[in-house]
Amino acid sequence: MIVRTRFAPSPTGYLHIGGVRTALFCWLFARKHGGKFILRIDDTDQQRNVEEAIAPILHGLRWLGIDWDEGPEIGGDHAPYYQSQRCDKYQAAVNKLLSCNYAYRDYARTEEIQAERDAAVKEKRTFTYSRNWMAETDEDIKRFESEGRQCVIRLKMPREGKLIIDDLIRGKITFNWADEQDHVIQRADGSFIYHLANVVDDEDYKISHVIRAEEHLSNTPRQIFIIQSLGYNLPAYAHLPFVAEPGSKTKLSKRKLEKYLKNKDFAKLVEHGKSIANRIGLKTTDDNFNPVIVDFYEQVGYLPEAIVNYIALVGWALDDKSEFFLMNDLIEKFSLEGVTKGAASFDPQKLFAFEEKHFLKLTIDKKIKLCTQFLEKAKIFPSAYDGILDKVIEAAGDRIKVAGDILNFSDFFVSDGALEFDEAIYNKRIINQPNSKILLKEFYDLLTQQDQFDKTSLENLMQEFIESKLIKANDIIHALRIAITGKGVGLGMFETLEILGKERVLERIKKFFEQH
RNA sequence: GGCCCCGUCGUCUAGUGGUUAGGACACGGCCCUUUCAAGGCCGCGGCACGGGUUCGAGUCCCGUCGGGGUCACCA
Repeated sequence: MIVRTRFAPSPTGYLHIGGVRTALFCWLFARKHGGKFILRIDDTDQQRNVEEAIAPILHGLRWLGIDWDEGPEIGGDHAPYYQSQRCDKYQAAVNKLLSCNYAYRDYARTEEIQAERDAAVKEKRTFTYSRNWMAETDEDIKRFESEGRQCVIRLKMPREGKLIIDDLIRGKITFNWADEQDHVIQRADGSFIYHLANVVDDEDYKISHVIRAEEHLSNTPRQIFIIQSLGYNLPAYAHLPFVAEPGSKTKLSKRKLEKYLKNKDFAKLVEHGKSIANRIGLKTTDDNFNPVIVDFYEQVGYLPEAIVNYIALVGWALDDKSEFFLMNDLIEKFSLEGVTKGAASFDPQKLFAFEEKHFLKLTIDKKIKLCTQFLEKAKIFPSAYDGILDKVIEAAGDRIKVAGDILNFSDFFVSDGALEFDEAIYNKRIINQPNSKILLKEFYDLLTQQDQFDKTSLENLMQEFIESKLIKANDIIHALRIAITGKGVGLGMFETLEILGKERVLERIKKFFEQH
């Protein structure tokens, strides 16, 4: 069998983290089995600009390295890949269903159906439509229409027997046909409902494995009914557990940002992102800046491979020890057997840990490239300070976990009189340490005479200084750090001095004394 | 409420009848230390509950409880 999987987002304007997880699993399964991965746009009820709304979705998938063999922008043998352009096929399917008596015209008014539904709820039983307004003959149609009624097309579902779905992840699942409803497949305005379109497309595209989130499990029976009625091939099903909220089992949702912000770890992720966003002049609204949306990560400089690695592990595991995976490892190792059944909650801390690991593995050239992009977005141009960016990155080591973190070290790339000083730390280390300025001045004098400006020589110089003054390194280093970086935290002191170089260090200390 | 799914440390998970229940993230402590990171070492912490089956159950069966999904002329 040729494996063909598909991911079918609706044009919402953003790529949900749970959505990519589904896309990734579909993609991995196809790649692993040498099959095809198809992207289809579920825009049966198009009320907005579809192209505009799918752009972020396509972009996000590409950013993560999830490419499609057929679909929007690239076409394919089964084009078009937009449901809105396939109505003739859906109409043909509906006609066939109607002619075989697997579907019927229904003239019930919304209130009439609702009344029956309410009654069922009240009696605590499964709702079953009376079919009182089902039109089976031309006379029925004439009669209902003379009453000013409009019709929808409903499935004529079986009312007895069982359906057993063999799910690749969950095993056998039994449904009673009697619990199913006569679902609408074509609306009064002639447009088609997802379930019908979905089944027709899957058949047309020759989808072999329907891999989708668990929320679709309960509407699988009606889809199978359509498949069987139309004589289509039954695809294999695999219902994935969904990605849940941090610390909960409820489905993760874009709209609950405010709630998630109460989670300390989630809030931290957002805060960290915002600090980067602010420095690159990115406006952060809840709509565009939300860790539930994949775009968030690209904006602040996360690595796509880290995101992929993390989400692959939300609901899938290879064994009891492997956790670090690159895309190619995943293709090789992925299997539906490794997919777990229970909902897996989104863990911001673990995601961040993967980012850290992946960033650390990057070559210096790659880091330079990524960090440069963020400096430039912040209107900082490292090229003005020739050759120090690589030294800063090297010295920063694990301190840079996300490309945007380079902005924590932007003080290396501003002119020597333009440092911003952290007031709190200034008060703590300078104002409250009266001796610090005197010591700093003395050390400054020593530096002016220091020719060897490498970190080892400087460390020796410092050592001699503190021994001669009978002080501790603490007594001078903090003041020195503030004078030359404006901050209380940063790289190793002597590395900082070496990278800045004698001229800039002296200039900065001089300016510091002038300004303070 | 009906139907369906799920239930191992806080979180992600390994586990397919015999394990001192393993790992990762997080957390706590110690070491290192000029700040912040990182690193090293140690530690905390779990089979939802109750019945069976079995010599033996996290693992199989039943029930209970808990969580979730779904019940649209949304996808």
